[in-house]
Amino acid sequence: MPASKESILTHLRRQIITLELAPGAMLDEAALCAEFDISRTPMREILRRLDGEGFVQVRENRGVIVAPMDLRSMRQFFLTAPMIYAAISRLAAQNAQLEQLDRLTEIQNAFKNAVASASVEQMVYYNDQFHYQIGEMADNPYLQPSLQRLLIDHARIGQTFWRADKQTSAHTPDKIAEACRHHDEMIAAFAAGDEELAVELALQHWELSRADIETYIHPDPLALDNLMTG
Amino acid sequence: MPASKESILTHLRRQIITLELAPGAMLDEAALCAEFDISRTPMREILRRLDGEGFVQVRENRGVIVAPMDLRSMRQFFLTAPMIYAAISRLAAQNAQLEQLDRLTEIQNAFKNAVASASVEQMVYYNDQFHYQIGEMADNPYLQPSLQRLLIDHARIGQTFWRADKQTSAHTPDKIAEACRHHDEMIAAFAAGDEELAVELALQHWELSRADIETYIHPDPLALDNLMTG
DNA sequence: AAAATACATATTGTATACAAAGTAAATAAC
DNA sequence: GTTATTTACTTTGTATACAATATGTATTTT
Repeated sequence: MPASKESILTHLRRQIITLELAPGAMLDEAALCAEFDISRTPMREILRRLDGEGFVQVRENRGVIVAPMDLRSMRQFFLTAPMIYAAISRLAAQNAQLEQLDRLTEIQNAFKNAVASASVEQMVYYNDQFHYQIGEMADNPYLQPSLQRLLIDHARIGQTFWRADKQTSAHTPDKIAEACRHHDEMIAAFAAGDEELAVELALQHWELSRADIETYIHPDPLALDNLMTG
Repeated sequence: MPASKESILTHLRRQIITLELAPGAMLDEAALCAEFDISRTPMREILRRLDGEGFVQVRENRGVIVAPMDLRSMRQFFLTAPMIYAAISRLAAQNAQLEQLDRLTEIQNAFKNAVASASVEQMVYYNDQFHYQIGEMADNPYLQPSLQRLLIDHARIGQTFWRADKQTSAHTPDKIAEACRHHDEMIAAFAAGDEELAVELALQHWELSRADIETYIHPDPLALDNLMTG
């Protein structure tokens, strides 16, 4: 039985977000067709759709690759993310529908389960879903595509945040708890329609993530003098 | 001889931007294939690409329509445009390459020709191209998709700005001249790398357009009392 | 006469065969 | 031995036939 197009899209998006498919990796059309038991035509449509969403790049006559992550765009990422996150958060507070808030709570529960079971992949996935849903609530067709692209790279760049890695983040559990608390407070702010609080929380949440990424990219320098004198 | 995919994309984008294809209009796949002398497979890829860019909507099993313009998203348009335009303008001033500035000047010349020959369609098209090129200069993969969507609707909503229509805009020629001057000043600001000026100009330019659209949507009320007493 | 169902038709989605372009390997030239 | 050029092969793009889904019309039922 062939997989549905929607399920294939979801599957590939998840694989890219969680780095199961590495940035820049080549996607073999034929292999994917075999894997999901569909023919080339619909698979090509799926890949082009993923291109439109920013997950992959389709290069004329030269195959499809997972969207690469170059350092040049990294700078733009840090410039852009807080602006868009704040704007989306404000709009979500303005426009949130009860039904959408229920869905957000659902996702947050799934996220908490992921934290409880220490599954990094699930944390990455449900955190992404959480912020994607906030985008849905903001209901702004002009900002949504930018948010989506930011979330793709945020999930990939921020991967280390969720990993309890001795070298880089001994204090990770604390941070995850704090991020989780932010989520809860955000839900409350949206429900209350408190725009200013929603923006404030979005920026705090961003700062938590930003600081972690920065430590990873630019760690404390080694104690060279010890090496020299030792 | 079949048309190239790229030329078909450009053609359809232009038709949608200039309202030659009305918002919500159904696109007949077979008719388009015949018109451009290509088969359904590549035409479907073109339509899905246009969907990804926000020009059309592909509805599962129910055909393709030109992206509709509903009043609900109009509000979001007015909220979002100044923020994105300002941000893009700042980044363009930061990152503009000489080659890109030359291209921008070229487009501006084409725009001036359109103004001189009073061709509304060409004004709409080259004005759109002008702002699209600023997006290229900003070189921010996260903001570009939002800018593109804003530009699509801005071109369509702002159509009246370029039309010298007695009823709504007796002073249109002045405004067009002012918009044109803004463009020139923007080019200078980008070339000089003057971020603050670039932002300032972007906001002025937006305000000019915004005020015009508003007058059109919400014109001066009729002098009812005259009618009553006359 | 109005509503509902069933059928016919048109349109959209998928599979597959063929064409074109790119890639890599082997041979030829320098 | 290195670089060019040719050739085989792999991958991507396009055309077309077929399947599935939706739409509109006619017929039946109430």
